[in-house]
Amino acid sequence: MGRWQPNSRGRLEQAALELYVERGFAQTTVTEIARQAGLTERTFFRYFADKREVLFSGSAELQEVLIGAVAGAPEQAAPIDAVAAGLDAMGGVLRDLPRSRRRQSVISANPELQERELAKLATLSTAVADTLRGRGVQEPAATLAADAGIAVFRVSFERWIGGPDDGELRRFIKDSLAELKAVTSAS
Amino acid sequence: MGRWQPNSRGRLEQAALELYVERGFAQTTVTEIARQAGLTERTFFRYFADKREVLFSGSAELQEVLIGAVAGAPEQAAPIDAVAAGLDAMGGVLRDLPRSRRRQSVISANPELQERELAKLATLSTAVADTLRGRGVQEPAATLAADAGIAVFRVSFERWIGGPDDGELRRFIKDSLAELKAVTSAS
DNA sequence: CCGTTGATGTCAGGAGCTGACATCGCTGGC
DNA sequence: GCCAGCGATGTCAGCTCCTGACATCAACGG
Repeated sequence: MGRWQPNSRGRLEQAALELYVERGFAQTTVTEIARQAGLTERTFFRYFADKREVLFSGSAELQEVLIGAVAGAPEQAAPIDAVAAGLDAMGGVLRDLPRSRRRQSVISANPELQERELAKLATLSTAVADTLRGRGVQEPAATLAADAGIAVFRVSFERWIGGPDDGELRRFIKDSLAELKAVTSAS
Repeated sequence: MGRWQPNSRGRLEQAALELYVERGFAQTTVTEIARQAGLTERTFFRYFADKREVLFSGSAELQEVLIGAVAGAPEQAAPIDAVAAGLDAMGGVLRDLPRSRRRQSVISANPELQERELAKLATLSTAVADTLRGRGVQEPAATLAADAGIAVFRVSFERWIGGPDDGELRRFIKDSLAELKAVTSAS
């Protein structure tokens, strides 16, 4: 056994989510989170850039899955279809509906956290646009297709969270994508 | 003459923009801004919720113009065309290219400000979606059309900022919207 | 066996932000 | 004209977020 308990980062994440759910984001201090994880405030800030970031550690992995699928789409696939492949892959990763619901309830209750979530989604969008350009898609088509794709994800995620307990995110994504195409092709 | 100089809010906004441009957002303290405006830090926080908000006071007005035009679009217009009308109206309001460039240079240099900007754009998107629903558009079409519209605005604004000194935002919006339709109707 | 490394702790301090209360010209009723 | 209340601002204390500098000490490698 080492000098310290293992997995400090994970303990901090769990402690933070528990306390945020229990008493709210604003009413929880970083000192309390660290204390609950058996660490100090200073160590918290060595793992996370700020008090919000602790809720978004999974976004890096999600991004890898997303752009991996976009990059791996058939070479002749249209931009929007490559994006669709990426979204579908994300839908395959996000399977823990109860956890997503708890996390989202915390975020929905706090504007600062909503800002950070928007920033994360924007990062995803930028990464997708970069990947599309790597496939030869020109601007501004790459950015527009990426942004539209992220919009589809947001809508789908929300419907998944608010849907039945046995709902599958991938299905909502499929439906919303069809809606997007219908909407933008109008007129 | 009153007990105090008039237009405290405006003086704070101007002082903040000047200092942010001059020495950067992070290197400017609220106390310095207030001092430059002939006020105290406490008064700054009476006018603005936080240090970032002082750069976004115009967004409320912009939102009114946007949703006013969306609501005023011909009754039989498709959702995406109502959104297009709103974007065009915004393009008519944003005419001061040099000022937009200075402001945007500050925002681009600071992640915290980019987060706030994303939040403001998200607010616009939500307002547009609400207005579309008021026109009888169902979900998720309303949200998707609104999000796609905001994506078009972002792309257009960026191209306007980076374009020639005599560029007109409205023209970039027109072009980007056409691109969006082309991209999403593919496959 | 010892020097280095790396995760953590300790401490001091600046800056953002808030609540409570004070100040004092201005305004309206009398 | 006088006075009471209002409202914009100031003053002050204090919490929390976040950072830099330095200390600690088990584990690891030579």
